[in-house]
Amino acid sequence: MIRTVMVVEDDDAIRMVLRTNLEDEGYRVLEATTAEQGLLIVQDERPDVVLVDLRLPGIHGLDLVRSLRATSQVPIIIVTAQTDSHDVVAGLEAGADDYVTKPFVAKELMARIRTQLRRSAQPEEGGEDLTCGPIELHPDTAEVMRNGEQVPVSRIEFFVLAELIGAKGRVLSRDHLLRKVWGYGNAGDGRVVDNLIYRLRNKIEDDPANPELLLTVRGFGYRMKA
Amino acid sequence: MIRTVMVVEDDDAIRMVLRTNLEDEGYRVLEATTAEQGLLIVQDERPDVVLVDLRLPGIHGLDLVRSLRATSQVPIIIVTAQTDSHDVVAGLEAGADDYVTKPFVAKELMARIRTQLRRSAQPEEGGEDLTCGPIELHPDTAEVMRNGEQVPVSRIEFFVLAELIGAKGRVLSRDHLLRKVWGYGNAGDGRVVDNLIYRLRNKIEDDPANPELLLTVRGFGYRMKA
DNA sequence: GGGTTATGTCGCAGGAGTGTCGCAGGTAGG
DNA sequence: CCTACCTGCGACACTCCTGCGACATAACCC
Repeated sequence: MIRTVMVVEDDDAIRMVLRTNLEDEGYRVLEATTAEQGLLIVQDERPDVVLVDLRLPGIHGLDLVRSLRATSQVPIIIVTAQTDSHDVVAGLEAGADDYVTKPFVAKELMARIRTQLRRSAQPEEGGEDLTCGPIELHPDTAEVMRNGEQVPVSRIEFFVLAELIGAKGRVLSRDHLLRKVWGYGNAGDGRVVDNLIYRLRNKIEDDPANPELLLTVRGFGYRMKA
Repeated sequence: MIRTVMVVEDDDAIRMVLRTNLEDEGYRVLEATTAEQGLLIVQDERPDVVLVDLRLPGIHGLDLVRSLRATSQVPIIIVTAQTDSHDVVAGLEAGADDYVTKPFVAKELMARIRTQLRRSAQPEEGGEDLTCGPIELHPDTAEVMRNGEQVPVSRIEFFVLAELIGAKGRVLSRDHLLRKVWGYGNAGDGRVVDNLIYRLRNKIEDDPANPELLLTVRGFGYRMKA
């Protein structure tokens, strides 16, 4: 079943990134740049999830949340700049179900959307098996195990690893990872990925200089051992 | 995967802007200034999307749309001045998939292109069998196998091989390979291709001096054994 | 056979792609 | 306020790729 996600966000760049990521995940995407427009479209289209930016021109996102909640059970996720964090509490009280702060990790947002969808509907095909050789990922606890022992990894490291393992051995380009995990269009600097891979290897490989799990495919990107 | 966008537009300035934007997005770009030229190139190169200006010298863009649609499923996006807006309806009826009006916002156009690509991306040519005798290509992992053993090939070598095997035994000219793989217009010298073929043969042939898989067709180019 | 063109062969030098590591600003948590 | 960690960035080293040129060889034409 195709799920629909509504994005209410006035920043073109961010909306674009969200759209791309959401469509990559197989969602239908609706967009609005103002609260008024958003409200209309929600009533008209009945999306399965709504993402709301708090900083909107005109009516504040907070009021949009209230209006939505007054008429609908649709799950609402607030997307907000850190500086608005004091509004988040108000947002949740107004009826939002979750929130993420900008700059957000795209993968994480996708996960939260899935969570909301799961809660509001019948069981999706859920937690796939994120395992690769001695490495084991637990999405619920954000923990990485290696031969049964816990390996401390950071947030971004976790999502990169999840993306790679989820790809089941396929090569993922730096650009792909940037968009999927960091949420960049393609901006900035590709070496960020290399660096992160280097750090990941130091944590999960026996001999990081001769990786056996997290492999380089020169000219293409990285992939996990099949 | 590198996608190819064809631009049929006679205005040099606009074409330049489009090319720059498209290349920034990672697309390979083909250009034509007339409908006739466009039709030929489309048939030869099989781009993934075609942008068509309605106001073309000679044959009208509308006719180009019809001709294209008659022979191909390629997504067509009409790029048109506002004053042509009455033609847009005709364009869509003629088989175009979308349109943007000049002056357009480059970002929007890019988004529309992505949408079209996504929609046409279903047949997933990655699934197609890239095999030729003992040689086997795995697009997922960017690996080449020979009799089940992995052969290390570079990025360009991989794409050339993929192009040749995809051609299923048909001859491909040096020029064709240059444009398809290297992305050159037609520039410079074909010996680059010869060199690459030589190197490929050393990797995949039993006796590189007497090739049995990657054959020379003197005066035309190269082809794989059927 | 001789001349001419097309292709094969191979080494080289510059450059692109990647690994490695330290630094500094930022963030979270105490 | 302090500390530890995360994270992006830049610098350097190193490997491998790749375009090029030069010559050798093979195919073609007369």
